[in-house]
Amino acid sequence: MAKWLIKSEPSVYSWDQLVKDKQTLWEGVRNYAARNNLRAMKKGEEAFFYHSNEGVEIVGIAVVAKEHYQDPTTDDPNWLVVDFKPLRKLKKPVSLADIKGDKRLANMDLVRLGRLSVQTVKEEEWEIVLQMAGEK
DNA sequence: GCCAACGTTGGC
DNA sequence: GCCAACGTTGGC
Repeated sequence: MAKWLIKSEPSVYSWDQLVKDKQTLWEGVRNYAARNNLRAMKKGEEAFFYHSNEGVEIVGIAVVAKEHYQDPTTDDPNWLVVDFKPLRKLKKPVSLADIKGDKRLANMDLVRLGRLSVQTVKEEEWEIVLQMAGEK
């Protein structure tokens, strides 16, 4: 099962908001690489929820609740959305500085392709981040 | 608020 | 189809 990472600015859509909403559609992706990742997501797969700009850390884990469908905010068939629901908050958030400080994570998309808003996470990277969060 | 990185656009 | 210019993202 693939692992993912999704980013959001807390001032636009925060983890707490997702918890409050129970479920949300991940809209507004206007980048082909990010779009391709959204399209590859399967129901039940897990994604790190990352706060950009403020916090700059992974705060929780979200689950794909509904696979991709046409973005209702545009008629352009190029763009699609995925529904997410919150799974759980990490015991301890993992900051970008923490990730950059670990040599094993130097190749993570978060470090290499900082601007990409929807990323894939390798299985071993997922495990390392969970350990850093005090989850294992 | 600055600036680096990167994606997209558009002229040729 | 190349590449310079421009816009946007996001860390610091």
